[in-house]
Amino acid sequence: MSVASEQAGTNGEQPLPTKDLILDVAEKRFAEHGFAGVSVRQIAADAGLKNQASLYHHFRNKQALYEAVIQRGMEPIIEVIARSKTEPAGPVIDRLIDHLSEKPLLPRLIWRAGLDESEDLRRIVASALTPLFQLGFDALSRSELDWEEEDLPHLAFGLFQLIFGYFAQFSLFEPITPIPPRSPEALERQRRFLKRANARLTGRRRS
Amino acid sequence: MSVASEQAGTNGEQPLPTKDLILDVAEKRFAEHGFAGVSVRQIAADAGLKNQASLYHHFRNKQALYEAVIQRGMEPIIEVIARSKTEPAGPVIDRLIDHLSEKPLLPRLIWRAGLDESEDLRRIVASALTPLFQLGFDALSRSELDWEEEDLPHLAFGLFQLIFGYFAQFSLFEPITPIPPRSPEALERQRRFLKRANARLTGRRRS
Amino acid sequence: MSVASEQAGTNGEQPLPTKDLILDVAEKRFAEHGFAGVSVRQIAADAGLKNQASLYHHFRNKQALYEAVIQRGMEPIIEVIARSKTEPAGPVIDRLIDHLSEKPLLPRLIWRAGLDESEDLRRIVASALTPLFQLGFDALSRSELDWEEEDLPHLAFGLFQLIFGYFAQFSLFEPITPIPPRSPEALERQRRFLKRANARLTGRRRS
Amino acid sequence: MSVASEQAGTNGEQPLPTKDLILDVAEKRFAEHGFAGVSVRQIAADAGLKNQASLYHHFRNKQALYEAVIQRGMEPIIEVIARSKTEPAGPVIDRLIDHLSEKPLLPRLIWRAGLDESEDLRRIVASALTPLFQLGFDALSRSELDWEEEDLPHLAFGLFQLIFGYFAQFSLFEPITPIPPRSPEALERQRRFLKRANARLTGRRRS
DNA sequence: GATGAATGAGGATTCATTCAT
DNA sequence: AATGAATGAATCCTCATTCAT
Repeated sequence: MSVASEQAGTNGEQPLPTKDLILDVAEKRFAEHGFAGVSVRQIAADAGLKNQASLYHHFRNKQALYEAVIQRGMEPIIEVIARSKTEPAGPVIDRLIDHLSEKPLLPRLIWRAGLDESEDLRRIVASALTPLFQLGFDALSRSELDWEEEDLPHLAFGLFQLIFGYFAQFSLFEPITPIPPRSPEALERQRRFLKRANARLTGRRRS
Repeated sequence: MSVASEQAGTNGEQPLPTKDLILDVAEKRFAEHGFAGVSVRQIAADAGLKNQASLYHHFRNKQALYEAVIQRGMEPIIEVIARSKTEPAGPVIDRLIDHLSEKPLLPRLIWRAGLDESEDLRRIVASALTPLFQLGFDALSRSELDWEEEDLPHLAFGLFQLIFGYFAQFSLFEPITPIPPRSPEALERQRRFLKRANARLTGRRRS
Repeated sequence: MSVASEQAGTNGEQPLPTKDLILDVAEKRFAEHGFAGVSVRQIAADAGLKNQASLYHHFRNKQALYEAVIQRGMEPIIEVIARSKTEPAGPVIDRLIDHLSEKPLLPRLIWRAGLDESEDLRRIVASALTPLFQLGFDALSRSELDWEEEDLPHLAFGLFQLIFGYFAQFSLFEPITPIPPRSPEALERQRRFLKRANARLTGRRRS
Repeated sequence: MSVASEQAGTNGEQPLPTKDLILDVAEKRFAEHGFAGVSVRQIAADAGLKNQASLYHHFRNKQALYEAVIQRGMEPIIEVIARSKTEPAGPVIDRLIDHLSEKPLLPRLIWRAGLDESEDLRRIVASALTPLFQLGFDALSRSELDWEEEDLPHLAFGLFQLIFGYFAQFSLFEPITPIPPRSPEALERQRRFLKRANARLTGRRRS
């Protein structure tokens, strides 16, 4: 069943504008199968369009659609972080986890884009990620760490890997955990783990 | 230029058997562009085959080739870890980094496969990764950590993310580091970072 | 030369819709060479399409096209028989021969499909033929024959073989007849033969 | 399982020479799916050959194999008829039915070949069928029929259709008969039907 | 007699995209 | 804003056949 009809059923509100509908289903597909693994036909069908041509009314081409998906996905993340300029890491991580576990497609999208050799696509993600790293940097710099200056990028990138990696690749986690990695309980554990890991990695060591 | 001719030129040794040649170029392509992003035609051409049909003499189909690539790639990694059963983490990490920086395609292959929704592909990777996690588990269990039992899978998976993530996604790292992430110097920094991170994450805390 | 241009040339009427055009040329090809013996490319070219892809706009795949061809071909035959519910056999045979000699592709199509081991294809033909046999049955049952009840299916099938077989396999007939089996004269003889054969097979015997 | 191993298992006798083995499996495949519907690879595999190339040691090419299959298949039929030069039709029909129901692939092979557009293939069958028709002719001519001279080819061809058609296309017969068309019982009925039909078609009419 | 390897041609089908309506 | 039709290029894969071993 197409997402279009599905959505029409679930809520009585006016249906999403076609463009957003397309973005939604495209986000899902791209996150699952990557840019090359999804066909425009598939997306159009999922969006309830009877014809692929209709999609081109909203997006110049497949790549433009992909870019739009990523752009739209990155925004709230950046916002989450931006809102927590001066906060300590704990609550920020909490909020990030909240967001990522509600929008589980996003980390995979970013992960994939980071792997893509295509200059263009990578650039989009990179530019979207830069502010995120900047915020991380600032936070790390404010706290007096006993890491050397030159280690900070590695540390920031490592934290990024830890936080996003779980959500992006939980399928690899599945075989080694007793409980489903996306269950509320597992998420709670991961949340706790991340906080402790963060504390250990960024914390001041004993004098 | 095809890899075949390239290799024939560079070393005077007898050329690789066709099958290995195909595996080599396939590994490269799959790591770069993912399963869906590579065409059999492309791989065959890279391998110096005049025709795609020849490839099918060695591999039943594209997926079988992909599986073979991953299987072959995972083996040395598992070996690296297996050889260091009772060693402390430091040297193992060192050796892993050595291997990963020499075979930079591998982490990306694994990363990609972990993202794939395709049951089959993911299963392959998962089964290849399980022994790796097992080894990590054993190591973590031997050392008396002040993590709780239930945190151990998350910790093991986190370390995996930290170690492999850098190599898999260094392109995302590029915009935030002053030196190229694959330069020897950057690798040295990452090596040092990982050791310290490992020490902090798995080390005993002060009483 | 493509049928498309051919037709455009011969009559000034508006050209057939593409779909029907495809059906026409496919009917011809399938009848001549069988399902496996015809390529979609060939059919598309014959239909004047510049590309095979266009064909897939009208038919889901090769088999769907084949099914459509058979379905379309069976209809008039069934109609011919249906219209002659209560008539004696003679005129019906006449009309059948008229139709079959005007549409000589059809018997071969049916013949071929009856030979195919492919479950699907055979089912299509079988289901299309059933009403035809039913009509034959009814006719045979009405006349008081001195065949036993259990012989009737064999008799009906035999008549079917006699009538359709000539048109389907006249090429086998060629070496043993002095005149070309599709010449009007030969058709006339076959018509006469069939009527007499029918009379002898279904007729009441002398007391 | 390949026919090769199968046969090795069933009887302790020395296995068929490869060439005959190939002919056997080819006969089966060609009868089922026609010339175009069978691949050399398939036949080679069925014959237990590990490689298609081996087949070319025995037959110049696919068509030569097909011709050999048909030639080999026609021989015993012609023999059956030849042995009964002066006999009445009844026993001959019996013997034909016996042969055809033991070798059910043959009628289908012939039926298919009769449909083939390929000049070469059809010629083979036609030339193999000619003596059969000749025998039929002779028989018909000996008996004083009240058919006209010019009807005789049509009559002979009709009898051919009746006899072979049942075996070639029993799958079309399936939906309209209460018992499986290849069951001994159905064969018995068909045998009886054919004899009666033959009697009626070729018998002298009332004076 | 048999086989592993290779290959050019072609198999069906899907790709992203365009255009007229 | 949407759609039916069309299309060139590409997809994976199989075809029959050959050759050296």
